[in-house]
Amino acid sequence: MPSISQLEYIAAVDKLRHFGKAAELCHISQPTLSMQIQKVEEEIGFLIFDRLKKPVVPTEKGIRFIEQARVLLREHQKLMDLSRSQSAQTSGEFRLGVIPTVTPYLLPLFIDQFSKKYPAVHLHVDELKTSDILALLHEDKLDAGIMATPLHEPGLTEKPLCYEPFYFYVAKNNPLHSRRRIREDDLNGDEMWLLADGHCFRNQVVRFCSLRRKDGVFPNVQFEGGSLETLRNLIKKSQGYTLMPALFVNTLSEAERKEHIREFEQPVPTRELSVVYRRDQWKGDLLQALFKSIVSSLPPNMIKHDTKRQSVIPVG
Amino acid sequence: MPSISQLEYIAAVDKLRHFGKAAELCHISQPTLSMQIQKVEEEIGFLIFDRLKKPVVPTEKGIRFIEQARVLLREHQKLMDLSRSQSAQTSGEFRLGVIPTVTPYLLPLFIDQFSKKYPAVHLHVDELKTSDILALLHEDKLDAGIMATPLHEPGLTEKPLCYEPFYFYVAKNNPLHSRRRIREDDLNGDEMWLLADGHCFRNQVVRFCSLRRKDGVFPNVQFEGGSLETLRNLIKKSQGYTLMPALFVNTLSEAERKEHIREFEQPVPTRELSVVYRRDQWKGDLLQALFKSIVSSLPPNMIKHDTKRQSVIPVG
DNA sequence: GGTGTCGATAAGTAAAATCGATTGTATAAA
DNA sequence: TTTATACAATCGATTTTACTTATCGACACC
Repeated sequence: MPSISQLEYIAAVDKLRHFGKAAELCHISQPTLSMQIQKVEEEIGFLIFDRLKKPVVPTEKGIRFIEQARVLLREHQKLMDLSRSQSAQTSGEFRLGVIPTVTPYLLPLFIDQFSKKYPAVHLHVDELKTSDILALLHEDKLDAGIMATPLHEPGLTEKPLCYEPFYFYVAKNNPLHSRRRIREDDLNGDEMWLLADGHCFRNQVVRFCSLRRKDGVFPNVQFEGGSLETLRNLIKKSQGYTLMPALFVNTLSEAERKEHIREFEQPVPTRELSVVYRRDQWKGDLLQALFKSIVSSLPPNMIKHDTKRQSVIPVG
Repeated sequence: MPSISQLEYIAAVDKLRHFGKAAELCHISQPTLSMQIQKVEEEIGFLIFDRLKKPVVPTEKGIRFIEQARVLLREHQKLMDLSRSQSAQTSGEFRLGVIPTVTPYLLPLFIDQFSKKYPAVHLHVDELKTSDILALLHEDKLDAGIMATPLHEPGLTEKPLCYEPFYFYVAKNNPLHSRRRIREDDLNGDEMWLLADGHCFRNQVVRFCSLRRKDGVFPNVQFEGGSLETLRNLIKKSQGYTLMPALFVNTLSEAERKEHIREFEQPVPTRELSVVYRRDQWKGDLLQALFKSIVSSLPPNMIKHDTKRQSVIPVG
């Protein structure tokens, strides 16, 4: 049975009377278009186009076939229009809390397509620390939060969004700058920049390093930045290094990545990001729609967790 | 964009209000149906079914979606009905010559579906030797022939249908019976049964063996059968061996294959079968329709020619 | 607190569409 | 004739997608 796209290919050839140009119109290659049309012709048992004529013309039977194909394509278009207008009807207010090390890098990835797909939804995003999000969720002042997990918070459900590996961001004058890959025990707390207390990302970095050093205490730290941007600029202009999450690294230019970013050896330290919400708060389609929007906008390699190559750093 | 089959799955669930039963109706597994519907729901941005209700019911938006989906499916059905009636209109007389070692094994494979798909075509098949087919083609008393190729006959075009490997058919009491695979130089002309002169299959067998023996002459032969069936029964009841083409072997029971059939070592001797016709005789859709019917009814492994594993024996 | 029903998820496989490169073929020009 | 050229068909390889079996998890009913 001919598929929608095959019929579109046929309609395109009928319109342009040229296989190559029709292929271009359909954003496929000419061989693909040829083969798909041949397959239809095989199934239906007669030729739709007479290729000997220049330019190609539909056959007698082909004309009738194309006519009905056009009807079908119109109905298909109507179905898609209907779907778009229905999805636009999804409405309501949605209050979302996001932790500061995620907001600037995740939000731009999906707000655009989300606001187009669900124009009637009013999405209110707050940049908050994990502890604040949890409190507000319990008070029902937020519908959902995006944060590092697992938290095992009673009454709340976590739905994993993605697994975000950590990268190493290092100053040019640092000895580790010349290394291709970094190992956990290369790290020295005296040279490490950290976010201020209260950021879960700080805790994860500390935990990651102290675990390796076995003494459980993170030594003397020179400064504590308020955002990843601050750390980045500090290191660019002076010295030292820090850990950066993948979504941040994705926003850097190719040049800056070459200059400052190094990968960790396997297993790569990684954090789990989840949507967290009250169990009774699965607000109709809204949360689902949001969740799917976000997942589909993420870099594909971050969605699955590869236990062999990544080690998830606990939170808190 | 939702595909036709996805819409069928959705219509089925709407009809039966049950994913498992709907899957059965669509001849697919339940997980496949679930996943395909989820994919559509993701694309269109809202849920079509409320799975929490027992039994499942379409959502408010789902009802409208399904309504339009049904329209689309009806139009699709009309398109397929149209196609069937149009292909049934393909009409006319077609005279086809087929060589005797092919007719009994090829004809049953495609006449059934062909006569159903093209009820208005009158197909006249003649079993003839290669030389007769060629003569009649030139006289325009045949529209096409099926025979072993290549022939390089001036004025005629060959369109390869398939590549048919040869098998070894051997009596139980023969020493070669115990061998798993046969090599070309295992063959001994004194024990070989052959078709009577004039059959191109005989020529190919002779050529295959004499090529190996380098003297260019095929020695003393005891008997010459008129058909592959004759050779088969002679060998079953007495002794010796012969070569048999794959389409013949396909008709044998599993038991008889175990008992009498052996494969050749690579490269396996093979003949090319083609449809041959006068260049000016590409009679509208008819020859094409016939050609495609035959190809699609052949065992899939015979259609492609694998130069590494097969060696095509020349004709004549 | 089992137990059964039913849909979702996981992981692996098979089939299909697709692409870039090449080959054939019909027509026009030399 | 031969050569050029335009265009579709074919080839070989790759990626996507649909599909399968096996398993899980939520909910309802004893």
